[in-house]
Amino acid sequence: MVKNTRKKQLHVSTLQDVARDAKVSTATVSRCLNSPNQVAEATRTRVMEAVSKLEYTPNFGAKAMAENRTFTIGAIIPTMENAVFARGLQAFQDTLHKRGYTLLVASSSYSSDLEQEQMRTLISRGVDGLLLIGHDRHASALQYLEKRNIPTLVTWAYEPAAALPSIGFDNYAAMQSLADRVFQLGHKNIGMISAQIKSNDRARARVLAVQDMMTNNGLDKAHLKLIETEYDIEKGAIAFETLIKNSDPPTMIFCGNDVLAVGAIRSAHKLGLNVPKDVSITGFDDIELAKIVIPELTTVHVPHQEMGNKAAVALVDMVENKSSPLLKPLEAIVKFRNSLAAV
Amino acid sequence: MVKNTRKKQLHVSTLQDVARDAKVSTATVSRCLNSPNQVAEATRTRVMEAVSKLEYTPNFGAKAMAENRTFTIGAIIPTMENAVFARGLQAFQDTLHKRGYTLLVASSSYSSDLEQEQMRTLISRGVDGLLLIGHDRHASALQYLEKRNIPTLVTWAYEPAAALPSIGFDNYAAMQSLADRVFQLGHKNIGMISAQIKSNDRARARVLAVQDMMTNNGLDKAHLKLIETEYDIEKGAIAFETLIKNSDPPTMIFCGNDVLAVGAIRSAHKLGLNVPKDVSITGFDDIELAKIVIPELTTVHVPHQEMGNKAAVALVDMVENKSSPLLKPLEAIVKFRNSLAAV
DNA sequence: GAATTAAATGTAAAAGCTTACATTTTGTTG
DNA sequence: CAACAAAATGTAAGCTTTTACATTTAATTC
Repeated sequence: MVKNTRKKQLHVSTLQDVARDAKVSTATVSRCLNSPNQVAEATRTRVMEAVSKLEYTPNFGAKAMAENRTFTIGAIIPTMENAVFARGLQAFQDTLHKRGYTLLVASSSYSSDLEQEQMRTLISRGVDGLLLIGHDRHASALQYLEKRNIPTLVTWAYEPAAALPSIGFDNYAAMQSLADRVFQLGHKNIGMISAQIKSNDRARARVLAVQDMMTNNGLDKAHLKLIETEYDIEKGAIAFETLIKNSDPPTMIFCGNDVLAVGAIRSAHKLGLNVPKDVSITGFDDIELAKIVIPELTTVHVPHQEMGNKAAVALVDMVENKSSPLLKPLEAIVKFRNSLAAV
Repeated sequence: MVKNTRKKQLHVSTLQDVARDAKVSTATVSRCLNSPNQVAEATRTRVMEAVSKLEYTPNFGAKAMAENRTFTIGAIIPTMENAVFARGLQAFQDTLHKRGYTLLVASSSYSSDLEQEQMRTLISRGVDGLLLIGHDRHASALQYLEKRNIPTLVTWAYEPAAALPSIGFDNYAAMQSLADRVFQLGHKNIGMISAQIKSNDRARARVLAVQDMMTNNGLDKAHLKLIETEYDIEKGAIAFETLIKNSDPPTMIFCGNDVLAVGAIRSAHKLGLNVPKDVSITGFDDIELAKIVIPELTTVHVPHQEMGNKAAVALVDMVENKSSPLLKPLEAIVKFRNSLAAV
């Protein structure tokens, strides 16, 4: 006979142990735990006593195998360095926890390749559902999700026509309403500091909204002075300096996010420029920084918390009911503060 | 014969399938995947072809059960709303990923009870190791960890005598060196805005350092004007206002973290007070805000990234080698900027 | 080329849970 | 109280891997 000699370091009690202690079968114990109303009161209390006496906790692997699910949800976000993602994730996790799910976190560093690798990792870790940011990814990634049949929800973007359902706001529309206002204020010479546009549909939509505003108002979008840079205050400052030292400096600079905008404002300060008198600056996200900086930043408020909560609800629903969520964009409203003024 | 009629929605291939396709036993396939050098070149390529042809991915639950481990690490942090935790967690996750582990995240909202519940959840999810913040928790929680034999590491604090090993900095010592400097600058009438002290050893250590500084310098620590409040800019502002409207307002206010400090500075601004001329303010953490606010904030720099990375390395080591990490505190250095001046 | 050793592969138990179906117990009704 | 239904419990298969040990195949030595 083949004998398995692997030694357990310490004994963790199993269903068997509980069953033996309570003098019932393992099936009854299992039922006590998973559908308690199917078992008689007296038996149930006896079993539950044994459970707590033996400090029984179901073995995760066994349960996962038997049920073919893990009550685990994966999320792949660009980075938690970005406060707005971190907070959205916090809300997502909170709601998940209320629904009895745990959160597996991975980060993509804004790279679709890394994202795809992380997708595989999380899926092989048995997640029941997956949360992704934005719609930008290889077709192969979508195919993979399709094949593995993993419920997947996109957030931080809203595009009803996309392959995956999304719970988020319309980056283009939000930036558009800000841009329209900027044009009304008379700005014609415009700069923009954006996050890297490659494999980042949110950043791209924001830039596009500005370009379209220009085109629609008879400006040549080729004249948009655009700089792409990394998510970092210092990088925003550097980009601002480059833009403003141009022979024909812009009177207004859109920033793709608040962190870049704050860098720009700080740089303006250092160069002795007054915001918004000498140059207007706007951001996107409405993180806490936006209200701290002087002047307070005109920016687009991203409903990260609402988004995180709703995403959790929707994704759990997809997992449990195999339903697709109803798609309705969240509102991302422009917060007009003091960093934007007429030209 | 009992027949299991549960229907699989879609067929995901198993070891069996691969074995059949490659005309070998399941054992050989398993070896190909887990210890490839034990199998002959020719067989291996044949098997690997079958693996990719069938898009085989090992079943997580089965693997977890057979190996009795999950390559998953759990982390329970107070909240990702706090940027400094989010960033530490990002670094932790990055390093974990490099080591082949995935991160399961839960949050405690600064409550030991919730933390304990989350501990149970994560452990029942089969984590191989656990990361916690700070040393403050019920003895029962420690017993539970002990009994389940889960390698656990504490971060964000450093206390070699504590029950659990920790990788972090000495909150008391860091605040002490700031406090000493404050005394040198002649401040005798001192206020402090702290995070809630209950079940938060970090906050407590920071307050204690200030109190001890007072005692050591002949001041009555009972005269420390202390307010506890929540982690929020606005709460910091309110606390500041309360302190400064005292009949005998402090000349200097310690804040337990940068967010509170920024609120205080903003409040000072609104009340027409000059920082640091009218009142000095200091923070703790050194988040980006600290350098943005005017005046720039004197604060303690917390090495969140280093801490996250080192914690990951140490915890993986604990899991894999059952070793206890060598304990050496990380440096948390005071950054003297412009919000602190002589009385 | 027989004997011996080493390498490659196969066999089947074991991990701990859920659940379909079978069996027993309890409760209800005429 | 027999007959039947409903409720409670039990039995054991099945989920997918890993791996100890057994067996077969290949390589080496004299």
